[in-house]
Amino acid sequence: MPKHAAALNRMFTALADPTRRAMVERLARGPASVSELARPLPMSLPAVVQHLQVLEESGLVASEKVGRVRTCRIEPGALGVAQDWLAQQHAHWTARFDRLDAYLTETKDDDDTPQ
Amino acid sequence: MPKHAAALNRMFTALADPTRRAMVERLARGPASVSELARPLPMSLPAVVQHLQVLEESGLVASEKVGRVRTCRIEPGALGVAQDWLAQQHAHWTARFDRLDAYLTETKDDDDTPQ
DNA sequence: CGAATACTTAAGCATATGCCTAAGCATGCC
DNA sequence: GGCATGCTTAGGCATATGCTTAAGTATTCG
Repeated sequence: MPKHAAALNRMFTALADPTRRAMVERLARGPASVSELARPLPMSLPAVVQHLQVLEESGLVASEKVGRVRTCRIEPGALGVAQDWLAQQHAHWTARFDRLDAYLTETKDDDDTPQ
Repeated sequence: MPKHAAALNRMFTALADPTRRAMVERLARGPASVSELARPLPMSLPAVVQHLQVLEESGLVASEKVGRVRTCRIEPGALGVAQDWLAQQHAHWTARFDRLDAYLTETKDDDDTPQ
């Protein structure tokens, strides 16, 4: 429903894969080249590059090629999109419980257990 | 790397689909039956039930059947798993920038450029 | 009882995803 | 130049995902 649904799709899809989360965790600690990123991962380099593409399309990661080495880094603002959505849902059901609580408080001394 | 990698997989996979996010958004505003959940969605009821299964396996949603109607509700704590992971990554690259900043501050009045 | 309601189960299908191997480019170094 | 390094491209394949229709099974109600 929000117009950035596509952005959320790409974001959560990117984070849904453990390999890609490992890459994000690695990059959260500092930039890395593609082969540095690939080194600990139990798969071929092309596979890693494909994951990297997903991460870049999600906006979570950016990269720049200098000479023959591509250096990747976290894109700081991007995580916020996901965090905002989660926080908003949290806020909504919190608000709901507040209303429920208010309702119960309002009606509680009138009678006994609201069965 | 964290031992709850599987939980994160299921969580982010569940949230990666716009239909499932719509269902979560609906449930964040209060419980609903399966057909209530399905009503606004442009697909068959079995398809909705499949999405619901994914949401249940992720722990985001719980449901209980009474008579012939299954009532679904948000599982409050679950979102926290995703939020925690995001917050942790955020913390890590923030910490990194702090260290970088400290390093630059520490070396700035001394003399030359590092290296 | 019999029909409507509310799911459930099963099977199938089209497309997407995650991986691989094998070649292909550039770039940097001797 | 010639060769290693670092990534890229291309093709293919196995499995997973998102949906469908059709045919169940339980409840509830007149």
